[in-house]
Amino acid sequence: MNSPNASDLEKTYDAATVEAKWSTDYWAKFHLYEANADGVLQAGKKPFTVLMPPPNITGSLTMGHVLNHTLQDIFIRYRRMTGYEALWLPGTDHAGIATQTAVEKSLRKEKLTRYDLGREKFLERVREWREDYGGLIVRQLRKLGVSCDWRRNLFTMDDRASQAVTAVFVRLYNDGLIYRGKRIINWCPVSQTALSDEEVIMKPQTDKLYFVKYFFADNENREPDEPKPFITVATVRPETILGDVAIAVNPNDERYKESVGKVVLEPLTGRKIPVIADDYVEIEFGTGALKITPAHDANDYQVGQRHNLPIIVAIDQWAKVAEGFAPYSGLDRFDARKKIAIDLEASGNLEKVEDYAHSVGYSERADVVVEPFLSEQWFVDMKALAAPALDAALRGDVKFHPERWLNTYRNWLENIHDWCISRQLWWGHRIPAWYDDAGKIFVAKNFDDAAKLAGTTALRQDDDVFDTWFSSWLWPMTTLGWNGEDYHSMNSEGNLTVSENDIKAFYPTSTLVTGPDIIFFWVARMIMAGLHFNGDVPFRDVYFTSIIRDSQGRKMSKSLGNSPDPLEVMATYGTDALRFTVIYLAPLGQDVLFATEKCEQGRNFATKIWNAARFLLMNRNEIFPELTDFATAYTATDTNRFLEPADRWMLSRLNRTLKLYHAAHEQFRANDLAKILYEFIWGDFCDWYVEIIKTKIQSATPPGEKQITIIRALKVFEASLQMLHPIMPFITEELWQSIVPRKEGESISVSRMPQADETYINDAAEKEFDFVREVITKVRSTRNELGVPPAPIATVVINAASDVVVKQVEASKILMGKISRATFDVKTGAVKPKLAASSVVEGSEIFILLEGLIDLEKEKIRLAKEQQKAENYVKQVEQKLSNEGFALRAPKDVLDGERMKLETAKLNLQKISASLEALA
RNA sequence: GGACAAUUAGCUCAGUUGGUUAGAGCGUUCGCUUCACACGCGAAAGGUCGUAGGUUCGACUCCUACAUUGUCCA
Repeated sequence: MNSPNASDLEKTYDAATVEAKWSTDYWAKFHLYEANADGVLQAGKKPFTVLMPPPNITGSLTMGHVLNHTLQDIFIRYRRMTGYEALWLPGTDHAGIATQTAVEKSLRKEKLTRYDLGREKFLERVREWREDYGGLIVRQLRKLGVSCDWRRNLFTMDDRASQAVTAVFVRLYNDGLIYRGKRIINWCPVSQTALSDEEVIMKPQTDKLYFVKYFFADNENREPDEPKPFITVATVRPETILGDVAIAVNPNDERYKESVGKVVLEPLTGRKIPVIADDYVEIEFGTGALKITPAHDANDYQVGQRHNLPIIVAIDQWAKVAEGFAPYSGLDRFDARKKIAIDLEASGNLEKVEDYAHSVGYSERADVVVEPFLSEQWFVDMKALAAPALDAALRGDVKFHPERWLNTYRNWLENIHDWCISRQLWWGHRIPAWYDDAGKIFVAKNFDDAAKLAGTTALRQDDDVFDTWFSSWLWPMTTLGWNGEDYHSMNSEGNLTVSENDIKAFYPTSTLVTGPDIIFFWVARMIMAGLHFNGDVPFRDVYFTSIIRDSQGRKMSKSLGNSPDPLEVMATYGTDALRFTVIYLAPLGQDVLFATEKCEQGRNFATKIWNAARFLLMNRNEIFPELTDFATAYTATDTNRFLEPADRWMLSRLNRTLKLYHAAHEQFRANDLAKILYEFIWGDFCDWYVEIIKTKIQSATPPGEKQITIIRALKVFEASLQMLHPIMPFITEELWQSIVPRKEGESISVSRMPQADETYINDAAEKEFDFVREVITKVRSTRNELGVPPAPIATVVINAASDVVVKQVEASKILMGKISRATFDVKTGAVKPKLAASSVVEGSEIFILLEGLIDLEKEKIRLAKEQQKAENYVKQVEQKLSNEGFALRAPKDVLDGERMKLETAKLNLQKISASLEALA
């Protein structure tokens, strides 16, 4: 492989070039992301499987996708690098309503409707449309760098997935878990289809509450001026009065005791309807009397069934007043409402109108008020499926991250309703049910089987298709080769052969990454299906992502224009920068406020890493003029030779970081990964270690030490790149390829992730070097605060608190001098020179001499401030220690710690005060 | 009405079993074109951790109530 030397590296990182070079296509060329059952079943590798939530074919990449897929990619790349057989299963979803709506919209431009084309031609158009636009999101995902096994790409309408849907329906029907029935369902008058409860979005709004008088029928016999008794009913939907069949009151309601059994007049057409008593009516609610409209309210329907009431359909499927209700027939429901209110007022039936705040159901896709509508639909009886799904989650067979979503899941399953799965659409899996002339139902996998069952071929297939989620809930199994009966596996050519290997090797899958908004739609139903059809949950962990909002906290939406196009962001800042930034901003389970400019952080980080690499490679080339010499040395050299305090510190920090890094992965703390690596790479490696090795490389050193120094630094850097690779795959691949020459097809993405080596984690070494760093910082900040120009070399005398300190400073003296532009002279009992600025670190005094540059007045002010700080701190610790209870009850190590703190703090204060006095 | 979450520096957020002089990024201020990097380097200022109680020797952290904001369910 080409191995750029330092001169090839531009001064700033050019993401576009690198991303094109190490694209998904390159990785695919060497089959790096393909996983096979053999790896698990034969080679004994542990499986790790991620199931991609199939994006909708009508969609294009959003920031939500970026977060979701970056997380999946992080998880899968990490496992791939830590020795798992890592399988990421991709696919797309046919999205019934959304796709049909999109195609109908494009037809409208040709002044056509789907009815003009007919079912077959229309479906042809949908397939063409999918050819043209359906692949967009997949191409965009590839740009993001996702490492899926694309051989296994599945579309929910592919044969295997379709067969599974049919088989599952037949099986559930034969098991008595699916039935067809006349029910009040949620009807979308725009999409002209039934919806499930989950597809209805409740929105709070204020409507009018109309108080309508229903006069008693026997009033006709009264004198004209005699007041006529009536019952008042409150309703927000006066247009449904046309469908009223009764007035219901609670049997225990004293106010209406006399009225039950009497007859009232429906106020618009004068139909006679009974007053009935039913427990369902709440006495306290409204007027305590309820109009009963069985065709237009689910609860009223139940009441109607109980009392054998007729059903009058007043609103049709277009949400218009039905035929036979002149003068209202044909009016839209909301226009009818207005007209009816006026007419009720005129006829003296309207008592009053009040504002009424409530929630109204809207259809998810079309965003119109859903109409409760009486029709024949197919339902899944969910109770039997829900119980095991709930148990599994409560037992911990599936774990949610964050855990609190378990409440939401539980609440839904404990109050489960039957699932309406039929949709009056054309695009989708057609329901495999046939009817004979008598209307008898025959459910079978195909027409021939149905005909056999029926004993006739005079059958008509159900016109409807399934809810898209009725195929999505099988996704964990269909992606692994299930067609509803047999299992298939991927052979070496990427084709399917009959074999249960894939499902054996990779089911249950490992981690599902998805949004909490589809817990009901998808997550819960997949768990049900997995348990019912495959005897185990479909995944072990579910990671619920954050919701991406704009910088003002608003949801991103096309109409607000506040959702940035991720591809533009990638073009501007780089894909790695976007990935890093999104992960850095997204703590587990918390919403993310995103603004495009925030990607500067990711871009700057990429450039920083890039420049660190430039530095390292420049020096590598200088120290090893022949790359082959370097390559040999890089693998053969023992980098534990010539270890100085700074190196021990670095190696300890590296291994500590590795430990934190792996722990963060185990705990699904992706956000921490970004923070840990940012801090280590920028804060420790670039800010300190690179500066340190400069001094070594530039100084005269024992033979071989320069070589070891650069190799050691490159090894630390390589480990950093490997840790970072799951988050930033492109830049890490490019630089990893540059460190040493790699073979064709080698990739960081399949390199072995370093593990923490505990023997390098060394508290003492870190503490020792922290002292050195603190001294350097103190020298810098003192100079800064005194306004001393940075150029002159200062002389620093350290009055060491102990011989140990003398040794420690001596060991790092050269680098301290280079980094802080000073020369260091350290001993115990050093006295403060005249005209020096002074400071204290851990009880050791630091005197900074800058002939003629120290302003004594400034120094006095600065020292006074330091003194104040030190005093406050001493007081604080003293107070803690003087608390009797503390001494009595605090653990010994805490107590000792506080005593040590006080001792040092007092020493520091004493020395600062002495210096200040000396100036006075 | 019920459930859950959030409230820490000007802004966005870390703070993992209670003991750190409460941290980071952006922004602000000061100094620096130092031979990897101005998409940078060095330094500084900035917080009574939403409010009120409680538990504890000790609370940003645990408990209770309240307030504000958001999400889901009814």
